[in-house]
Amino acid sequence: MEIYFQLITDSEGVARACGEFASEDYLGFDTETTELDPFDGELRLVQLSNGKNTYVIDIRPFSKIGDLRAIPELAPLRELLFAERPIKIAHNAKFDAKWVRHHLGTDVNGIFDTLLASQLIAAGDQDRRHGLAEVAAFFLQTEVDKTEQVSDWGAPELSQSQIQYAAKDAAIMIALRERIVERLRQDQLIKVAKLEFDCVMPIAAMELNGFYIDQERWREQLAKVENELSVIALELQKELSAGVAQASLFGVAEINLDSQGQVADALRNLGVPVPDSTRKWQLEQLAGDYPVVAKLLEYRAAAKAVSSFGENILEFVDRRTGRLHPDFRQIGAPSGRFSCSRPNVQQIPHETEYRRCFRAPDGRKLVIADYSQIELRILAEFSNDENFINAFESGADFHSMTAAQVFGVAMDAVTPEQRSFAKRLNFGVVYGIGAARFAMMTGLSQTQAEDTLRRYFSTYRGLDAYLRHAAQTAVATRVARTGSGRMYRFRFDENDRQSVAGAQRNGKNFPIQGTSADILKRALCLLHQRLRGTSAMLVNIVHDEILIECGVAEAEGTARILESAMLDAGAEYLKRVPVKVDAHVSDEWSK
DNA sequence: GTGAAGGGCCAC
DNA sequence: AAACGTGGCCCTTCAC
Repeated sequence: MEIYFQLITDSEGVARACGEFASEDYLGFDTETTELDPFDGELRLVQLSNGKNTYVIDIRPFSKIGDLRAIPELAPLRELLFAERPIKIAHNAKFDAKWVRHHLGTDVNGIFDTLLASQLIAAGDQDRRHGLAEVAAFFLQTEVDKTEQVSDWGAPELSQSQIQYAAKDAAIMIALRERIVERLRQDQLIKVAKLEFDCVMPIAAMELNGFYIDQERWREQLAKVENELSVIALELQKELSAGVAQASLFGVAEINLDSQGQVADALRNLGVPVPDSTRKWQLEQLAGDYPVVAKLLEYRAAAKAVSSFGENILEFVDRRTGRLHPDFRQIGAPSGRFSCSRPNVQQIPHETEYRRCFRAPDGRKLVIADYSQIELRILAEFSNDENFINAFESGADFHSMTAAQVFGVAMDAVTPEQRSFAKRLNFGVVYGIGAARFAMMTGLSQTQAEDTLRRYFSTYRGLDAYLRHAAQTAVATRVARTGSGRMYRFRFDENDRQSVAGAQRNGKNFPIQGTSADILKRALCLLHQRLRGTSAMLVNIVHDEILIECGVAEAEGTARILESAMLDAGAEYLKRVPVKVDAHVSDEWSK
């Protein structure tokens, strides 16, 4: 493809390019940077293209004038990027948005992200890759040469080849979007695509904001657990070694306590009937009869805490900001849930000792809000089950309410055990639980479990019908959808009972989990709009929970904005069932 | 030495 | 695969 491009190095060029492009509907947009982390490197190039002309703006000359975020010479560029129109088409726009926000001091609005779109179209196909080269090959049957991607973008003079590569990546976006939009339309993914695109900037901002961790508190907690661990390890080592036959003159062979093989052998030598695996739930059954097993569980918990929630988390604290800046993958799961890594701040243990380490810096506050029972409310809405909906409308304790309905007793006569059954049933039903598993987790016999499940589903006939229908539809159409239209394509072998059963469970779970993700994403978008111009900043999201950090004076107001954004988002997807959000202001993540 | 696979376990 | 869904991270084991 022949492309026409111009390198721009001065303010007249910026004004001319941005002036010319301001009236376009769509622009290809890309950046080249000297590093991957915006806190490390330099934003070298910003490329804009209408498909015919491409402007490659060298940012370096402007950094000599003054602060890139303030100099008037770049105002036209900032305005173009900030405007909702033209739409900026980028591949993995989060990357470019972070660099622009950090270095040019403006949000990028009006985003079309070809990576997210490609993921939506792939609809859960894990084999598909979504790099620009793969996406261009898939939608345009065009080869994109990415060799210059890792070239030296810090060189004083960029080569003609580098500039051409930079221009091409932006230019290709126009055609790519056209083809992708066709597919999004065919697959009825326009609404969910818009939802995803509107989340890019909030997430980019959140990653730049970072999440504050009190390193001192964390180390104190770590020291405590490390102490515990060394004591338990010693005791456990001694107890396990007692059963080892091959004691030698030099003492007993050390057992690697982290090796499930060695531990299982040692336990068997002690006469413990260890089943095929040494997983927690299996060991828990044995812990009552065998103190050594209880000790092993203690060891496992402490070892996990030290290895997964120890010093390694602190290694991710940025030396310049003093905060964690995790990577959030916007479509981390096919259901639309986020995933998070380096570090994963979505899996911090719920215990106060850990959560309290994530606090507001001095002079600030955390505003924390989460959806109450959002997945069950979605299930109630989708199934249109009168009893289930009534339970929510009554506003009473939901699990007690279902216990009362399922066991046919008055609300105030529900025993703690009945409530516990109802609670586990309510959670399990979202995942498509079966009687065997329910029996296992409650200690009921298979028949009792079957009986309880039957009673549950005859109380909630609508729920039963909906879940059956969802499972059937998944198998018959091989497609499931969420409230926003997000799609999952099932790939199963109809002759393989296991894989059919898997599709049935996913058919039940995907729309629920996915709609929950839809609602959270909608809330993020509303929130970003409503918090603009305040000191409040998004710092973490955990599936049904949003954390914001802000100034003390703004905390109460922020809490109200957060709560209403989440409620409004929920109400867009749930028409019959009330949405409930619990919001509070706190110094720490823990209440 | 390095990487993949699998067990195990944290979150929602 | 505990016949309950979605992730990421740590560890050992095993193959190259």
